[in-house]
Amino acid sequence: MLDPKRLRTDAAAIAAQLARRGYTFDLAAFERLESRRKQLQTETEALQAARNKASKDIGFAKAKGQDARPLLETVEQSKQRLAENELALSALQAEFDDFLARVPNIPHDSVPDGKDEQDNVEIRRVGTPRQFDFPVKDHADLGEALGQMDFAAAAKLTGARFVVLKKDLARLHRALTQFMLDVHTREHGYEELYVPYIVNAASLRGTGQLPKFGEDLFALKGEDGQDWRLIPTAEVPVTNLLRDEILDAGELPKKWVAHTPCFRSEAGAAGRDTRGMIRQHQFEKVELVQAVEPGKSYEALEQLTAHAEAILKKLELPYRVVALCAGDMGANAAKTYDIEVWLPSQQRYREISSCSNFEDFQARRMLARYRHPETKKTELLHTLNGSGLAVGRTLVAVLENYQRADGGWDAPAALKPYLPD
RNA sequence: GGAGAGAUGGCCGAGUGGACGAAGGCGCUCCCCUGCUAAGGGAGUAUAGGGCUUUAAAACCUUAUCGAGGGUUCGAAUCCCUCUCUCUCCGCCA
Repeated sequence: MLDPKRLRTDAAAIAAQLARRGYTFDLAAFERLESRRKQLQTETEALQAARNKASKDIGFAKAKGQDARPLLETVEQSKQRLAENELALSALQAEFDDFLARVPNIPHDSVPDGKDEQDNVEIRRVGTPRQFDFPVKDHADLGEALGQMDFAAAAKLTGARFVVLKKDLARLHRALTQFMLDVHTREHGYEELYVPYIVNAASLRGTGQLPKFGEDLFALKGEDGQDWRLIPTAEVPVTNLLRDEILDAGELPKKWVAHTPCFRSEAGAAGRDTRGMIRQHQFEKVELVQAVEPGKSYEALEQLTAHAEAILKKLELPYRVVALCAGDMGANAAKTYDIEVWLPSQQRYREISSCSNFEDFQARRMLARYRHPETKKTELLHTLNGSGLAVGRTLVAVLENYQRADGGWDAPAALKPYLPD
């Protein structure tokens, strides 16, 4: 959520910045809402103040044994109008909140211009794709030939976009998870968390999956009126730990890592990546989340991205880092780096991590604050997150990049301790 | 699943219709005193909005918030209803 105060004083400039992501800020609608809000709120609060004053006076009068009847009558008269005002105001506020909740974040100045994927800017390339002296197979062919990756079985159990892994591939999946968690906790200073995989609507609003992206989520058929969803990413339960909290400056930066499954309905992705494990309804991810002081979030974004990259470096998988252009970024992000791993079967780099700085956009919505040590005032935190990494896609990358002519695969050296013979 | 108790500020805890954003204590901050990390004295100490002013803030005025939502009332932390969560006992269980 953007700062309503800034929006009021600087709407035109903000609209211009939002235009960079192809978003048209409805200035007229905003100003109409805002002027009605101001008028209605001022009026309502004046009525409330008058009522509160009168009620106190009634109390005084009664305590002194005076006749409170005249006061009662005057209060009675404005009662109806106050009730109408309050009703109108809360309706307007709801409208205003909904409007505001749909406005995306302002792209940082360093974010490249552009309207889609084509305009993203490659920042660096690490590692060299291996030259194969035999025809490469993709991970699905390799896995199925080994009898350890079974899409048909998963389709029987559930449906499309699920997988059953067996034997060494199931173990590789587990080993990758363990490896990632160990690196981030031991070498990068993250605190490991175990969190719920089901969250309520308030949490989804906090991180911005609602109201806009509800169709991507799996909803649970709960009891009466309960609105529970499966998490699409650990970002939701982890970042929401900060909701309605005021941290001490000494607790910062907060650095959390959590391994969770992620559930996405992939609405609108029909026909895309239907083959293999690239795009599933259920996948696992090791997620990095940070909460930092406002002045330090861009430094933190570089670090967090480097932490995710470290996994690929250790696994010796070729990758590149891409700065998303304004038009390709998610609505909550002020700046995003995608990390893309080389997939020999596709002869291209594919996203394996997405690292974003949300600045105070999420923090404002969820009231995630810290106390400034000098001013003693509360200030909004900056939040960041990134995959470190998507486990399923990492497995795909290992399988494809380390494949042998005989259809088997070699384990990356860094993984050997996790895959004893 | 059954029975009962409860939810108040950073923490403990008082408050069953009016001067309560909330006693008291602890903690914390600042000041004073004190010749030595102890003790004492004083002051301050919730959050989020809005108005006004402003470069911005502070100050000032004001609204809302005592688990959440609704209701009764001129007035609700206090009364009523619904929900959520916590605790105790019983049952069941990975």
